[in-house]
Amino acid sequence: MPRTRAGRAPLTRDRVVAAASDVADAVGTQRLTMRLVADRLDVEAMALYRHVADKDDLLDALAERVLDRLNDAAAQLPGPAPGTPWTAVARERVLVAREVLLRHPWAPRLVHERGTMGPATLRWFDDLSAVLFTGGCSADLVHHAMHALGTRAIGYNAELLDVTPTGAEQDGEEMLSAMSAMSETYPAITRMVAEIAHDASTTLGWCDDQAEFEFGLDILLEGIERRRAAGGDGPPSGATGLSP
Amino acid sequence: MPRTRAGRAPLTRDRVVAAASDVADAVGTQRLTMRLVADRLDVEAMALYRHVADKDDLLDALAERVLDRLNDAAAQLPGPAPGTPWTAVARERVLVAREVLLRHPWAPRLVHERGTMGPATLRWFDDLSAVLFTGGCSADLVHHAMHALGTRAIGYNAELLDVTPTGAEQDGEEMLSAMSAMSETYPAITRMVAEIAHDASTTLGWCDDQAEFEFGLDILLEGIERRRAAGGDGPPSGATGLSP
DNA sequence: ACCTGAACACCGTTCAAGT
DNA sequence: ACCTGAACACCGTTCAAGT
Repeated sequence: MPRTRAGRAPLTRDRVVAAASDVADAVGTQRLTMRLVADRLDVEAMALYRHVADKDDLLDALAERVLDRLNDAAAQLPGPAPGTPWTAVARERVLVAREVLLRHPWAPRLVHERGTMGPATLRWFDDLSAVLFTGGCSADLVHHAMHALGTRAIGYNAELLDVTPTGAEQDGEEMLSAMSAMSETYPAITRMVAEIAHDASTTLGWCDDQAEFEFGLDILLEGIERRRAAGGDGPPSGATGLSP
Repeated sequence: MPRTRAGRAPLTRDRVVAAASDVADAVGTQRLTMRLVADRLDVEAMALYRHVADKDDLLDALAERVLDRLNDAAAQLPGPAPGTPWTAVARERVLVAREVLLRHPWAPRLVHERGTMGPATLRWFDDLSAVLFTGGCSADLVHHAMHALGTRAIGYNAELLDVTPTGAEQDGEEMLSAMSAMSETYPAITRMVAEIAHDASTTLGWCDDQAEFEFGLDILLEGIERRRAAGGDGPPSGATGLSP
């Protein structure tokens, strides 16, 4: 590992982002300062600008770094026993994501604020989409579910899947090769997009925010009413006093 | 209306908060600056500190102001036709709240960031709780529903109902009179708290975040699976291709 | 009583200069 | 090539001073 004359390891983008994560752990994302990040690296603030464009870029990178950790955690999950319903598999993935996010109290807010759609985020959504496809969900249903679960699981709120890879031109050739690269890396997302685009009659625009919101809301109301009718309460599956 | 020598209306906390709302509309909450708010009032920044403690206080007040607008909008809703199921009434309330919130693009994030539990927020939750009680939901179910719907409707994420009114002492007398005042102003919330406290056997701590999260998650998964089994998609109630 | 001017300790970011 | 010093245009906030 090369060293500068002063004996410090050389700065890299990764070390800068890691230092930012440490600073956020210590003082929160709100009070994170370029100067504080630099201090942790024994460097002047201006040195950071060689590795990140500006503070926004650094925070985006920090959000992606958190999503990387989610993917690491998901990868270490044991494969589900054969015959496990897809809902149980999806449930575990979301709960693991939440567990990792809560290790950094600042993480949910950061991911929510910056709706970045970087490789780590795409990976997470692709894996979860695959679970639903395997469970027999249609492309449309997977799409709606990603909105509803994505919001709940990782606080993700941006337009899902404005996924034209950065740098890809709009002219045909490049578009095609970009899409075929996408389909190898993110097969479930690609399938979802392709099937919905193919069957455009049921889609009222790509990611209609209002429709997605109502989808999630209606499911919640339906589930609450079902529990009321059953006379129960909720999580503790208690046998409480019936409703007045 | 009294005027200063310079002919301007005198500053009030309300005018300061209103100006902050205008500034936020123009440049967003992120770029809102004490100096910008002051400019809009033709005043120096330091004059604001006579009416708000600091910037944090101003942003809290701004969040409460938005919740006031939600309550105004809810108050103007026509009463539901007799026989309307509670789910439809609740649905409309949540959708109206969202509509108002979206009029100020910065509003959802602000309300989410500052989980204030001021009078306006309490009023909104009390009204929605009343709808569920009227629909026959148990206190426990109302509580869980407030968490699930509150998050979805207004991005509310703080501990619901750390509601000991500010300034109330812990000694018995004052506590009692504070609670009876609460019960007049917020009858549904008071009922919810009282019934849950009374029947403590089913409650595992007041506002167990993890349990509330799983409550909402399970309802979503259940609803998605139900739609898969029905072979449908979601919002457009379309008759698309069945799942693969 | 209410507002202002000047000042303080901080920001993010730039650019020429050092090594 | 990589980092630093000095500087710029901003912040939030204070406090004594004005009217």
